[in-house]
Amino acid sequence: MSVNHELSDLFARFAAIVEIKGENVFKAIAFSKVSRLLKDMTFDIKQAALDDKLAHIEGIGAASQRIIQQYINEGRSMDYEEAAASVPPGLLPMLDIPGLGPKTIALLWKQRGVTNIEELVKAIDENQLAGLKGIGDKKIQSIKQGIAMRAQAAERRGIGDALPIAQALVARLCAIPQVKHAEIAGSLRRGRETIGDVDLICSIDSAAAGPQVSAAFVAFPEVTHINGQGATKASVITAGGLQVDLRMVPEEHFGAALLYFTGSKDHGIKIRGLALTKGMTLNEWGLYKLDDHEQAEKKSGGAPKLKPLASRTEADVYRKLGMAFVEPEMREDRGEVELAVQNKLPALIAVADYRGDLHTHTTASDGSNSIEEMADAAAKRGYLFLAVTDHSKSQVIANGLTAERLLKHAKEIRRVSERMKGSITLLAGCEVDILVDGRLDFEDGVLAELDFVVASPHVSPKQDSQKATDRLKRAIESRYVNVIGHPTGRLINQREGLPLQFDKIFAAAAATGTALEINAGYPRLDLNDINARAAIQAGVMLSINTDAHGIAGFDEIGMGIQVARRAWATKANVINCMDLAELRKFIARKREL
DNA sequence: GCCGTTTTCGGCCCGACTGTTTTCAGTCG
Repeated sequence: MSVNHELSDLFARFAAIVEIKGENVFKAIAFSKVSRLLKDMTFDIKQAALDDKLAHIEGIGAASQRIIQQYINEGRSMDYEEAAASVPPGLLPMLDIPGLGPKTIALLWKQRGVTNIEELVKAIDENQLAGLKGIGDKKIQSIKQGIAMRAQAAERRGIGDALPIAQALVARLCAIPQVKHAEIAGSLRRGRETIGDVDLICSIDSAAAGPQVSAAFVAFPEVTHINGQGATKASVITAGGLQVDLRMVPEEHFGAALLYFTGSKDHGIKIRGLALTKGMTLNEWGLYKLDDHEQAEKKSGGAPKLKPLASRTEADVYRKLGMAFVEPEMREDRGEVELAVQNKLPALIAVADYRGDLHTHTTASDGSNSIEEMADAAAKRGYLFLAVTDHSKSQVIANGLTAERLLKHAKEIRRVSERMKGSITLLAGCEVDILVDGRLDFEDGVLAELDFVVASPHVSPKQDSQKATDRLKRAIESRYVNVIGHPTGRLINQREGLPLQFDKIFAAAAATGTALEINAGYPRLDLNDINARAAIQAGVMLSINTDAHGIAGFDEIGMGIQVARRAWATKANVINCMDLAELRKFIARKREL
C-alpha cells in the first residue's frame, strides 16, 4: 500500500475517534476530508512533502501537515497514537453498522462497557441495554439488524453490476400512474466506478401523491427490507443486498432535487456555501432568497411555502447561482466549482465525438463475430474507422495468432476494408502481449507490417512496482506500439492491478506519442478516472476502446466515455476522436522516432 | 481542524425520517 493510502486510512480512523469522543464535529469533518483528498490524490504525498508543497494543498492545514510530515519521517504519528490510545480500537468498526452512530457508540461504551461488535451482540442477547436513555426496544432491534447487514452494506458495488438494477427500478417507477418521470441520481449518475447505494429521483403529480408512490415503491418485488418510508422519501434493500433510496418531489422541484441528490456531497457543500455568499440558500427543494427562507414557516416533510428563485431544472439552479452548468461526472469538488464560476469549464468528450474503436477482436482469436460482422456493426454506429486487434501468440488460451496467421489475417482485414470503402476504414492491427520483461510477443519485422498496434499486459498481474513500470516503459518505447491496452490490468472488486509508477509511465507515453487506454469494458475500466486525469495533465493522449469480443461489446463504449468525462477529457485528448488522416499522422509520427 | 474580496476569530450545508420523546436527539445522505 502506498503512503497516500496508509495516511488516508490513518486520517479516516482519526476522524472516527474524534467523532466517538464527541469532540468538535468539524474536526472530524476536516480529517475525513483529508482522508478523501489523500485517497484520490494523483501525486505521491511523500514527494510533495519532500518538495515542501504540503502547505499548497487546499484542505490540508497546519495540524494535518504536521501529522503527514511526522508519518513520512518516522512512520508514525504521535497525535494519532495519543488519540487512538484513548478509545478502544474495537469501537471504530461499529461506525459501519447502519443506524448506529458515534453518540450511541459512546453511550454503549461508557454506560455498558461495550468495546467491540462481539460484546455488543452479547449485550443485546443478554438484555443489558435496557434502561439506557434514548434506547428503546425498536432501537435495539434495528441495531441487531444493522449488525447482520453490516458486511453487505460495507461493500461497494461495481457500476456495471448496479446500473442494470437501477435502470430496471426506474422503469418500474415510470409505470406508476402518479409518477411523471424518474431518473438515476447519486454516484451512479456521476459515473463512479463503484457505488455505495443507488439514489433515484422521481417527479410526481402533486405532493399529495407522495405516500402512494412511496407505498408502491417499497412493494416492488425486488425489495427485501424497508429501511424507512415517508411522504417524500423511501429507502429499501433489494434482493442483492443493494440499498436504494428514492426521493419524490413535485415536477417544479425536480431539478433542485436531482442536483441535491446527484452530489457529490463535497460539490453540494461548495455550491450551497456559494449560495450563502450571494444571499441565497440552496436545498433539495430549490434555490431561495436567504431572508425570505429564514422568515418562512419551518415544517418538515414538504416544499417550503415560498417561491424559489430556481428549482425546475439543474441548469436553472446553476444559472441563478451565477455559474456554468457542471456535468454530473465533474461534480466531485476537484476545482470544477471555481471554474464554473469563471465559465471556464472544459467541454467534456461525448459519445457523439467518438469516431472509431481501436481495440476489438474477431473469430480469428477469441471473438465471436467475423471481420465483416464487426465492421458492419461499427459502420452502423457511424464509426469512420475500426482497428481489428486480435490476440498474439502467447495468449494460447485465447487462440492467439502466430506471426504467420496474423499476416494472413491482416490481408483479410484489408480486403474487407477495401470492399467497405466509403462506409468505414479498417485498420489491420493486433493486441500484442507485453511479456514479463517488457519485450513484445512479436518481432519488430512483424509489427511493421500492421497499421495499428495495441500492446497489453496480460500475464504476471502481481509484479512489483519497479519491474511493472520498467515492463510497460519498454513497451511504450517501441516505435510500433500506438496504445497501451488496459495498462494496469486491474479488475474492479477483483484484482488490484500492476502497481505502476504512473509519473514515469506518463512521461514516457507523452514523450513517445503513445496513447494510454481507457478500456471501456466492465469490470476493467482501466485506466481509471483519477489516473486518466493525471495522464491528461502530463500531456498523454488517451484511447477509449471497448475491447469488444463481439458486436454487443460495442455498447460498452458509454462507460468508457464516462470514465474519460470524469477525467475531464475533451475530444482533443482522445485519439478515437481524430479523423482518419489525423490518426494516420499520429501513427506515422511515432514510427519516425 | 480549516479558512478568509465582510472575518486571523467565528463561523462551518441542509432537511427527512425514526424512535423516544412530549419538543428533540441521533442518524443518514
